[in-house]
Amino acid sequence: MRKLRHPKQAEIAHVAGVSPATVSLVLRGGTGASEKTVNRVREVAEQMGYRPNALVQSIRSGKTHSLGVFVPPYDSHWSQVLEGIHDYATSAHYVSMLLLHKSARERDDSYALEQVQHALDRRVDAVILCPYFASIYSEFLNEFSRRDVPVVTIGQAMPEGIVADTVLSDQSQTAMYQVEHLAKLGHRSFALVTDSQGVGWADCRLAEVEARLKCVPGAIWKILRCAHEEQKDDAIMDLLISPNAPTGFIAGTDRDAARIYAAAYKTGKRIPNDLSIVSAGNLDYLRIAQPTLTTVSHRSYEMGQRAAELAINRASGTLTGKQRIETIPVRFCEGASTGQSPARRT
Amino acid sequence: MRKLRHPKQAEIAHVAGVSPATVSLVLRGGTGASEKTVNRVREVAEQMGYRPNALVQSIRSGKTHSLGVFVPPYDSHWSQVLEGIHDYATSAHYVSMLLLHKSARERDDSYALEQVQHALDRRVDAVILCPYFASIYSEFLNEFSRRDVPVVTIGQAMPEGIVADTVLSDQSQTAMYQVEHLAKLGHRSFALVTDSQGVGWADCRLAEVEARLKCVPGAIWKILRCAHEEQKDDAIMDLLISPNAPTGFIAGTDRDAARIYAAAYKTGKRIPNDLSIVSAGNLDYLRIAQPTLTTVSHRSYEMGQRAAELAINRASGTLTGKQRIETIPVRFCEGASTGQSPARRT
DNA sequence: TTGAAAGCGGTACCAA
DNA sequence: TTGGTACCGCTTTCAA
Repeated sequence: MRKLRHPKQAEIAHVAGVSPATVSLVLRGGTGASEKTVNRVREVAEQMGYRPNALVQSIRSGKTHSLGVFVPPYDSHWSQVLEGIHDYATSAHYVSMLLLHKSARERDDSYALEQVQHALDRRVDAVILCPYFASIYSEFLNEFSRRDVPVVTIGQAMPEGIVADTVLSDQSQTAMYQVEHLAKLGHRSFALVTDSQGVGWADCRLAEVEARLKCVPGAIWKILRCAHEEQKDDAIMDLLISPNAPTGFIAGTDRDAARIYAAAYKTGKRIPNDLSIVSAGNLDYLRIAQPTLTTVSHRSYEMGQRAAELAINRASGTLTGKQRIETIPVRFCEGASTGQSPARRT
Repeated sequence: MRKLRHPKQAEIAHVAGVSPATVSLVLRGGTGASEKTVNRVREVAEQMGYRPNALVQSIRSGKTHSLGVFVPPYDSHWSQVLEGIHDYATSAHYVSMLLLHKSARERDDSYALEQVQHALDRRVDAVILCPYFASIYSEFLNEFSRRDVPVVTIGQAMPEGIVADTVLSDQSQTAMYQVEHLAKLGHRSFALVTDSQGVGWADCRLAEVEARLKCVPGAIWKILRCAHEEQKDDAIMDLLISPNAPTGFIAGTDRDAARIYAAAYKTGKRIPNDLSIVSAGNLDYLRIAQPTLTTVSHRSYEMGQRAAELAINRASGTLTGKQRIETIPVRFCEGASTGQSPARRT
């Protein structure tokens, strides 16, 4: 009676003594069948453990109700983005989600292309891309637009040719929080630790931070941006032990903040007595850092949700017209890593 | 010429002036077509941007080459497991992967059932489950076995009825490293901070740790396991400030270690001068904790890889027979959170 | 070497 | 109220 891995409608029809067409009708909740037939079919289907075959539905409808998600497994920020995407997708009932993420490795074109083709071959209704993927592999993105597969990017507005909706964290607001907080505490000598050039959001934020700093009377600052991560640690150390070391550290990411913590620990500098750190991000690092980190938090989960919403609305045709760029506000989280400027205290 | 979202073989056949059957033959790399035809078809397919429809292939072959992965988005451990699964799956070329993960929320049966049905409806070839899902929702797992969908669990051996391959971290080895390291440093008074009862691996590890402690002459220990996470913080505090506080803290997870760090910071106790902490896990917390955490690391990535391998081998029939339980060795990572017992130093 | 036709698991329209 | 049948996009005999 239940030898079949996945019972099919034909089997149910056979057992219930009706035609396949009727089974299809009933199982789809269609109207027109006699109550008796409905009950009979439902019952048989139930006990045979029938489950609709989404593949077949998709092949006919042309909709797979799935999203191709290109997101790195890096850190808690992306985990939360992923969670937001997944939760929205699930709730929209409109999709389940297909995950194709790229490891945080070195660039690998053939691997990336393979991932893109996986998404294409499985006919995802839309794709969501992280900044890294969107910028490094932008050449592959034509494959999507060429087939009218909607593209949504997170944290990276796309250049010229490529049409994609985008969800961004508010960099301007982030810079505002960072600079104002430190300025209010009396800091005037700053260090900006950020990512290497060419990363969209990093460039954008740096510009915003500098713009804000220019409005702080007497402010001076140094920029620390290294191509290689290892160099960063040394650069931070050097800065910390230099005479007239900056007291206000503005980190591009919590990851950078962690570097500064480590350097401070090594050089015996105290946070926030000798230096203050304000960061930006949303890593669960926060939970263990001592003193707790003052940071400007992305709303990662919300960004994921919003991205999924855009993707699904594009896919379903609910949303049409020119590309959208949505900015998600950030949240200031005061910790204990920031304090009065030593200069002011004296 | 390329108005079609996803060109189909029939279109190619039309453009190339051959029959659909021939196109299918050529595109599948089949033999028997004239070189001229092959070139012609390939060329047309290429420039029309043809991509095979995996849905159709799957519906016919009965294989979707996809894995249903039920993993929480929690922390870096699971991120790495996910990465391992994904990388192996990709390399096996045999699958792409479908992600259905459960949020770290409260139990929600209807949500879980929905996820299970998603996996079923999309006909995943096998599923991989995290301990939480496997134990809390074990009732749904029949749905998989009933349909001969192979199940692989990570970190949680399944009870009686349910047949599933399992990948485990070596709890015995973990306990050994933890206890021996502290014992060697002279500690005799321990605190075991662990998860609430009923979690498979936690129970197992606790038992192993106690067994080891019994072999340490003069060792005494207290067990801290609270139903609610919040209570844990208080319990740790109480313990820390009590007279004759333990000096050797054994944390069940890095998360617990973080609690101990925080409590130590608050009470002014110094690590490792006043107390030593050895943990188990693999969270990237490690990177920022000061002093660096001594921990026993899971090989999360490898566990994910192995799980995917088991799942795929079961799905493809490469692996048959009774369930496997694989134990992955752990790695001892010495940090600066452990030092000589104060008792010994005096 | 190429093509016609049946079929995979369903859906949907139309006739019975 | 039901059942027949063509069709979704592609594969796979089996003939031509």
